[in-house]
Amino acid sequence: MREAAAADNRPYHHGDLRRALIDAARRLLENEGPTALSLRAVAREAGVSPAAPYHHFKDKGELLDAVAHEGWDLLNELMTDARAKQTSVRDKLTALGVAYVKFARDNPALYRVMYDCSRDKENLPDHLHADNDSAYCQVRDTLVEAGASPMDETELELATTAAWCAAHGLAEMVAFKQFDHLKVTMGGEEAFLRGVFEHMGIFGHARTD
Amino acid sequence: MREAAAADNRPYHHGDLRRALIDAARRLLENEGPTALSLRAVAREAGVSPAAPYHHFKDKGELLDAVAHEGWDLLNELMTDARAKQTSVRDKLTALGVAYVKFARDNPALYRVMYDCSRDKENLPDHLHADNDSAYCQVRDTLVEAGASPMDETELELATTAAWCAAHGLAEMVAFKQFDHLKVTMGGEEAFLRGVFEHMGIFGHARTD
DNA sequence: AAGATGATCTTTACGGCGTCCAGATTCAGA
DNA sequence: TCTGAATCTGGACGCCGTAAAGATCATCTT
Repeated sequence: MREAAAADNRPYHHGDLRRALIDAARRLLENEGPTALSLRAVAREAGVSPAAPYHHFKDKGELLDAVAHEGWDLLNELMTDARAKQTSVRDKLTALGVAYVKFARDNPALYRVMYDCSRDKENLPDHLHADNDSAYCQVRDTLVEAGASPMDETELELATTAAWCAAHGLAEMVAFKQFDHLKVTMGGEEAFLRGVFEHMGIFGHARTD
Repeated sequence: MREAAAADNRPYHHGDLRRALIDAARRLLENEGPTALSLRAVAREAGVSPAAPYHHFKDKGELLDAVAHEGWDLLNELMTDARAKQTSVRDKLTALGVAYVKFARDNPALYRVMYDCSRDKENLPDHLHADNDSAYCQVRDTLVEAGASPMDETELELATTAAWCAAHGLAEMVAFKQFDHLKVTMGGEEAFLRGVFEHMGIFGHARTD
């Protein structure tokens, strides 16, 4: 009875404002774009005063951190699913890459927040390397699975980094530019993405040749 | 005598405010970071009123466009030099990639402005494809030079896109995260960059195998 | 040479932003 | 039931981007 929040008459305090604020932020991000994502607008969307969020987040950045975290969680799920649907290692790698890029294409503003949040910090968020089902770890583990040549730790990290960078570069381009002509010429987005990844020789090639 | 602007007594109007504003913006970007880059701060830095810039730029975005354009020019020069220093095609490609990433590392805020400016627009700036010495065209032409297999137009564009994305992804990571441990383990930044590019199989491999 | 014209710059103002602070409201535990 | 802590509101401050109106100055016309 505490979630869904009754909704007819405004409750005593709010119920779960923290949750409501994150949702409001994601809604604004989707519908109005990143420039519309002000702390005041989020409060407005959630139906509270402009200062209310400060009882749940230290500042605007901390709200965005929370939004970004949910973005990573969503991405991890999508990549887990994509990987699970494939049997061969090569297909797994391709599927991971394609899923990553498609996530960025479908959620460009969210994708940007995910990286902007860690921009000021010294590194990407910890959970990327800590959680077993994180996007990073999935790529790394699949590369281990591929393991044509027995990689040492450094080589593995290097390969994962390379794959990550390649996917990130393509994701940014696809999310914010159109390669419509190329997509059309190549017979659809899927073919285009696979084509680029093949040239990159890392998703779907995995240095097995 | 019109540049350097006399400097002792403030001139009648200003001399060349447009130039001064762009320089002030780049100075702020370097010294104070991207968050400090407000139109008012730029005007302050240039010693004029907050509304003065509006006689030279339609809005803040147009100033940033000008800053971004100079960023692309600088990048083009660096890549031209890097390419000219090499003889073999393979070395040229590697040098192009390394120069690109190092530019982003040395000018992270500027690099970001270059992409942010075109983020709202439908495509990357026109001069990237129009100017012969643009970064894009240099990569493309070097790939043509490599031309082991005779590429058709689509294949060439795909290969250039792949290389571009790969470099961009690595550039963003290097510009805003540290791979210090990897750099150290691999014996320096240069080796690290080459290592990643080799895994990407596009700069320095060029599908010649 | 004198005056008009238009470009450039300043002043002032408006609304929106992130954030802080003082008070009001409500919850939870003694 | 009383008290203290958590939550929310209203108002304020200084910043931002931008617009409009007035001042200043270069240049062009006559």
